Amino acid sequence: MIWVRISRFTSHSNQLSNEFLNRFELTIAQFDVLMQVRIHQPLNQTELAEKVTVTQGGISRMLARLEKEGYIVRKQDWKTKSIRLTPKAEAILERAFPEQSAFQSSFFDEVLSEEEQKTLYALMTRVHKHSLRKELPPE
Amino acid sequence: MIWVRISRFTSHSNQLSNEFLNRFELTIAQFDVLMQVRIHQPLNQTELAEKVTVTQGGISRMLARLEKEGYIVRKQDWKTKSIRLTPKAEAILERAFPEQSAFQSSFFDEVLSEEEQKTLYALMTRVHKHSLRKELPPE
DNA sequence: CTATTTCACTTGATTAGTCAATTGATAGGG
DNA sequence: CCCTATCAATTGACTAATCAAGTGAAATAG
Repeated sequence: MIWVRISRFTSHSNQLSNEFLNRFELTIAQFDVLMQVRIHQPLNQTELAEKVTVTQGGISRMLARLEKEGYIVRKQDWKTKSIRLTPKAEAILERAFPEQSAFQSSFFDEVLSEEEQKTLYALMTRVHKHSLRKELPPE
Repeated sequence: MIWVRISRFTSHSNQLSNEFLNRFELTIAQFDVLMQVRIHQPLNQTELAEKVTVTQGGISRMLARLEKEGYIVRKQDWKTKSIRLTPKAEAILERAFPEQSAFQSSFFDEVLSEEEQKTLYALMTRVHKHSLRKELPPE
């Protein structure tokens, strides 16, 4: 019951974020990846995949698209590929980041008090961390 | 910050649910659709699309797959198509539903008290309902 | 009674992801 | 010096979704 609520909310708010990011010609998945690169660059694909919770294969395809669009460059660096933003992506993120941040927070601060937001964050953190340790039940 | 937590949790728990439902040869998306059909059958595609928060096109493809696998039947019924479960799907859901329910709840009740779960549900409900009314900010 | 609108559904092109098999390069062991 | 294990990344086959254009049937207007 909680689970369904959370997942319907996530799917709906992803749709809204996609619509919103449209004005920067980005999708939410691309924005997410670019932000992680911005924070941690230079980094390799394996590290990035972990940060955005996607498989190696998934990140490989995503980066191929982002490279084709000129948002990132991949340089074979010893045995891994090191990823960096292009100036084009830096410029877009500089405008998009504060706006997308504000949009995301508005989902919560338009309807919950500061106190309630803290509670929600704390509860979700516990649930999330627990899920990372979780094993599948036996057959 | 809250938003990222929630969406990372959703993506991780979806992955676990997919792994879990593997034993019934279902994905989480298929399970979700089949459950909505089970609860509301017979219904048409537009109604179903709304219930699972997917577009018309999305539900059309999903049902095509489910029909090919023999889980549902679509009967042209006047101008709409009415959807029903096959006995095969009924049988699978009878086993899968309680197990998947328990698995989903375990994400929360292994780590939160009854009281905390109520709080989380109430907060998420408010946030979700608010998001449904939400408009995009002006450009 | 045809002509247009409307509604339900489908489909082509694209994004985003999974898994599993494969490629490519480096590091060591024999 | 070659052979193999290992690690990073890619790729083929697939599921799942979106948007926008297209189809087909029924409803309504002229």
